[in-house]
Amino acid sequence: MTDIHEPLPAHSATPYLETLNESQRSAVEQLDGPVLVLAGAGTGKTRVLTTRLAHLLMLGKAQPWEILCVTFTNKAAREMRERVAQLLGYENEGWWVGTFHAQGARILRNHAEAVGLRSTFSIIDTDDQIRLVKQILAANSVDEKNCPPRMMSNLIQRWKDRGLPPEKVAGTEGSEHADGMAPTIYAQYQERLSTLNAADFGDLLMLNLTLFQNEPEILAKYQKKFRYILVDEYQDTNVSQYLWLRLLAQGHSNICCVGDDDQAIYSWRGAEVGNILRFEDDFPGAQTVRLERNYRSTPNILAAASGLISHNEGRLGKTLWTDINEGEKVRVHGVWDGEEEARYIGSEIESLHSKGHNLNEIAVLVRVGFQTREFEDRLITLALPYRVLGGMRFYERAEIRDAVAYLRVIAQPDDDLALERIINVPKRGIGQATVQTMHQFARAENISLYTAILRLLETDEIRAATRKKLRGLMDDFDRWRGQLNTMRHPELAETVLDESGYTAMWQDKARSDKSPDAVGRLDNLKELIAALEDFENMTGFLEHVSLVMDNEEKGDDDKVTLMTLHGAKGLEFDTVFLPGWEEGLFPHQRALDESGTAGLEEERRLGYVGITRARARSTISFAANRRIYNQWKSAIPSRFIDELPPETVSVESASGLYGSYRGGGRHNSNARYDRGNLYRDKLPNSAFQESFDTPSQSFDVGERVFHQKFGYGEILHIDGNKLEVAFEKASTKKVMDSFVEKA
DNA sequence: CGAACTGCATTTTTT
DNA sequence: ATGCAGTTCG
Repeated sequence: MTDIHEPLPAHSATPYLETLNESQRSAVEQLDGPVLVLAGAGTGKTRVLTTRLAHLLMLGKAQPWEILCVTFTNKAAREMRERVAQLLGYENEGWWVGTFHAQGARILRNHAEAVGLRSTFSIIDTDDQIRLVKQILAANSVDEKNCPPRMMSNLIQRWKDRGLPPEKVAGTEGSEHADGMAPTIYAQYQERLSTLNAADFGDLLMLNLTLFQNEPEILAKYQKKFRYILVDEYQDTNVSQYLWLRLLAQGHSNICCVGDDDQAIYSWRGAEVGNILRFEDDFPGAQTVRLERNYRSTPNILAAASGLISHNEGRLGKTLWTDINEGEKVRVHGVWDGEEEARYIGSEIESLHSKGHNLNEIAVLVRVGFQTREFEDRLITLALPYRVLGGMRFYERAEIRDAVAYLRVIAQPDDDLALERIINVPKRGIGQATVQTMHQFARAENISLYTAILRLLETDEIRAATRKKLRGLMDDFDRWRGQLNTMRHPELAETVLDESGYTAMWQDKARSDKSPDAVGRLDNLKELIAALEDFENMTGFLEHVSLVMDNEEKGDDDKVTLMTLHGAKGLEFDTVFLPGWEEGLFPHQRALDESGTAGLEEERRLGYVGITRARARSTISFAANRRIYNQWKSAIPSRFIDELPPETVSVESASGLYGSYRGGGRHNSNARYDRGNLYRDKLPNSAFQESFDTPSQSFDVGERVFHQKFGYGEILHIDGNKLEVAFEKASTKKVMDSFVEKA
């Protein structure tokens, strides 16, 4: 027990409460019953959450293992642990602070049998999921053109996000895919996972729901156990996570959710803003605490962001304020094209740098990943160091995935997906045909691939040469598996990579020729071996790579940060540049096309997130012309620029650009979202004014149109701004009206 | 089995 | 344009 940490009397032991403001303090001290903390950007959300957790422990309201604290990212979980440890003055092992998925996995490992798994189940990632779905589609002779594996996998994931197992999806949205086979595919996918003793990310939560439903006494145990529940970023929860929390909270009803409806930017991956909007209905007797005092930004930045977000409907509503003194206005800067924009931002950064500003305190936040390229080019020219955040993560690299696959097959022989990944990597003469045979056999006998191979080796189904290679590989695996208990796991990993020829494969590529990245890949493998040292054993390590996919960057060198707006949530910088505020790019056309007003509002929240990242300076820019996929398009400024309160911004445009731009008031409704084409084909250097506020083209059924790519065709059907066109030289396709013109 | 070719898509990202 | 993936040929 924690006798040595016997809580001190509250009045003398809670100095951390003294430094909180009134609302923060009430959020921390309302320990019992459901509490929703609406925490605006920069209002000390994390501080409240960590202090509350420390406070619970300090008052002795609960033991560490009686508090469930969930976050979305490992980074947030780590930060939480560290900060609580700092407040308390000691670390806690074995408490329940972690991601939804990690907690789900933890519970599931204890009760795996109840949902058709063994406790050693492996956790597969998106890549494995897609490959599995692909196999199942093939087995059902579903045309991949008609139903891409990626899309089916996504659909399944969406169902899981909503807590829907296969038997409940009939008739729901999406079940008509694959000629109505989608629910069948999903069911088979789940069966297959069970056979493989594997779970995907969605299962980690959904199977918890199944578990709780089927075994009420297990649910009751956890309901009793978790006296207090704390949830971070509640606006990002999906239905499955919501249901999970609601079940667990039914025990003590002490659930505290922290979030900000204005920062909900993940609906596209299943998050339901509705969860936070409905909190008071879902948890009767809920108290709501608003954190509105902002400690981060200047009044102009706050007012600009607030003005923007006020155009959204269905908000819970908050009014951020600060007592920081007036600072600079938010700058809105118009330029001729993307290149000029990069030059402008580059020189601004250069000037700040020369005035002694730290590059770590400067960020360029873009809407889509490829936008960073222009800025990279420019910063290289200016010799300003930068880092691009949110690229490919360590674990996603092919060589890391391969290496991990070897380890997975050793620790978990029935992990078919891992085995399949590396069975012919490096090339060892086991081709597609052989794999096909093994698959068929495994499927027919309902056994794993590994077992199937062992059985096939006893027959002469596979031709002798291949059989020999295969035998060799299986013997290797047997041997390595034997060494699991005799050899330290980092050494074993090294042995495996060497003896399998995997290391040699990259060494060859490094030596021979055109694989300039081979050396880097070898380094990555070394890093992987080194990372193994941090874990007790192989199993622990494998759990880590499945769940904790960090992209840790040593932040000690002074660099400008380039990243997407999504990636910037939760971060802050002195100076923030927000380029590309043009209709079609931001708000992104696709968000508008696919989700209409809801999509527009989410884009607007993204803008809100972007502006509020800045402490002192925020600069929005837009270009009149932009090259997209090597085609010049003219653009008009984002409607979001018009929505910024004029008194909070200072507009500076290159001479004559957008001469009619008045900084606000041009339009003020959401009605423009479906206007269609926002980037118009155009030659470089042609006058851009002509496309300014050009009314959208209207088409009629039967009309002849021209499309850049498909040529001439006739309109068959019109659905909003989506046209169904029978092309003369291509098949009938659905296209956006913005991509065709009257012929 | 591997190399060349062709066609196609190209928002956002965590676990 | 470009890159990637899937397919087809040698």
